[in-house]
Amino acid sequence: MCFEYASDLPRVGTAAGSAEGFLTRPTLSSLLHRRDGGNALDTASASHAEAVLALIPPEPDLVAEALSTTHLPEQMRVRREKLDRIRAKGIDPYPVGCPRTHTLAQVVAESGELPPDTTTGRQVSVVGRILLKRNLGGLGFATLRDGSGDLQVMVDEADVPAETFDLWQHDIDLGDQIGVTGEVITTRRGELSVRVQELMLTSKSLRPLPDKHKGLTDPEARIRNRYLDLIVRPEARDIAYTRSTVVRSVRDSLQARGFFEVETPVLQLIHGGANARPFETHLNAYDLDLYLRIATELHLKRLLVGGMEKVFEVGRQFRNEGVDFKHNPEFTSLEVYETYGDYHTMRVLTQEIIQEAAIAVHGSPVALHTGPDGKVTEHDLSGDWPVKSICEAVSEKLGEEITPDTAREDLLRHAGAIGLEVDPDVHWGPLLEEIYEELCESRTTTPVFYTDFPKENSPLTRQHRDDPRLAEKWDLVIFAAEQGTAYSELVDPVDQRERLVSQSLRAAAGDPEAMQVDEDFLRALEYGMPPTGGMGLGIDRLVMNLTGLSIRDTILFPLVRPER
RNA sequence: GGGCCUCUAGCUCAAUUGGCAGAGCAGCGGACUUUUAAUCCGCGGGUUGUGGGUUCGAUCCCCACGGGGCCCA
Repeated sequence: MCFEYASDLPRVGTAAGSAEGFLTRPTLSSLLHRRDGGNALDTASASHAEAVLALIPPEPDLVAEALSTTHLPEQMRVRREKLDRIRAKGIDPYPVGCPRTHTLAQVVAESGELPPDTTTGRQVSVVGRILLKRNLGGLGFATLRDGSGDLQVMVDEADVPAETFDLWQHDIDLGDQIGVTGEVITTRRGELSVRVQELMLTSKSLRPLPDKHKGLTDPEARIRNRYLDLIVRPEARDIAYTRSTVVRSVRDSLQARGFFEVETPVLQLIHGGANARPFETHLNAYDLDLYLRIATELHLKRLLVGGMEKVFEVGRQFRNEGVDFKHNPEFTSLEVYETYGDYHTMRVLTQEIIQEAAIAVHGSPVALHTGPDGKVTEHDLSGDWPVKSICEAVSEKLGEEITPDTAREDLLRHAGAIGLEVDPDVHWGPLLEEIYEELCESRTTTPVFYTDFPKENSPLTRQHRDDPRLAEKWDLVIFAAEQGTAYSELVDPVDQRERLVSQSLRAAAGDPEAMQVDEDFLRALEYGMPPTGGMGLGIDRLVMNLTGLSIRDTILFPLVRPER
């Protein structure tokens, strides 16, 4: 229960008690008939009660207040008045439907190139929103937009009943949804148009559209009013469709290779599958605290134990961490598992999935990237992408050989030399990863697979077949950011238990990102999980990397702080 | 978390040194039968993000808070 001031507390309490049915409001008659041992004062008389009642202001009609237009900006008041006027004429401003034979793009496509002043004799019924309106006496033009594109309609006073023309001139505004039936023609200037014979208002807009040339420029306004952004900025729709294309392509790529899409729980008892801070929630029915998932990994692995050999999930993950232009608290990931695969097979698969998504979006395997100067550049994604172990990659950048045998103290010296401020007690593995992030990840543009990370930081990864200090893991880096990661999965249940317990000790010591011991998951592993390759890939980041857009553009409704 | 910038009409933006808060689009009324951001004439529209302070006077200067953006960590 929320209340603004402590002084509100009695009122809040009374209201709550009343709402819950604990308090009943005394009625007038119950008050009048309350005789306390005949000691009622004169003021209990009916006439006095009436006089008192008359002083109490009537309860405001909340519904009427909500519908009142007096507080609205002028342009909204005008439109509400038009709405009343339209209804008074017997026209329903929100009819149940409207005939439609063509989308606007279909009309354009079917018409082809026509010379000016053509009459085609083709009748169409189209619908759309009015974006621009130009009236010239008895002749009016409007630019209509539907989901497929734009088309001009022309209303000639001579072609329509007087009431229709009056409606068109005075009651139909920019932003209104209309439907028209008429002949496809071209104007004297050669513009393809529908010459209106019948006109129908299909949904009255009660708010004005943004500036018809500039639309919304404020990035915040675009996000908070995404529907407006979508109406006035075709590019905003293109982005939404592009994202859809990427997701469909990813699914198609996997399904074509025999993978099955599955869905696993978002609400989880145990926090695991990745190192990230989770959201916490509560199930009332069992009085149970739950987490929103941060990864799908542990449930998908249960499916592998169960014998489902090639599975993937595209789904929303939730991480209770920073929010900025690269991070949204909820994001979409892909996780893929293939039994008897390993991190090499996952690497080939990942490269193909991304190349196919790029082709689906751009027609060729390229990625777009927006530089700090705002310039968009195209980058080739074709062929096999470089594969480098992180020791090799770091060695190259340092000009000095680094191997798993390199002493921690030497790494510390290198870290200092490149200006990294690190905890002097940091372990070898995390230290190497920090140097790698600084020197390699942040300087990578076109895709590189960095492989063979220190084992320490990868509690769900099989140790390297050639070196027990390393893990069979790669990170795919594109434009200085991690696009995906994959492992030869750890299937040894005893080793896995050891690593999860040590994770849980970190959690107990206060690390909010460390995993908990998932007994049910370990039990599944103890039945024997086949050797498996697994991969995770950020869908939002993939859309960003292919299009050069920010995360706030690629997610339709990124989280924004509430306004006040 | 730190620094810088920003918030003015429905939208996009102005406002000189602190001196009557303006324009374009949108809106309303009018003219106009081939426009393309139509054009022309006229009219209305403001809690300058919120709260304080300085001042005769604050959109402007100062402080705090809130939203957003950019850079850094």
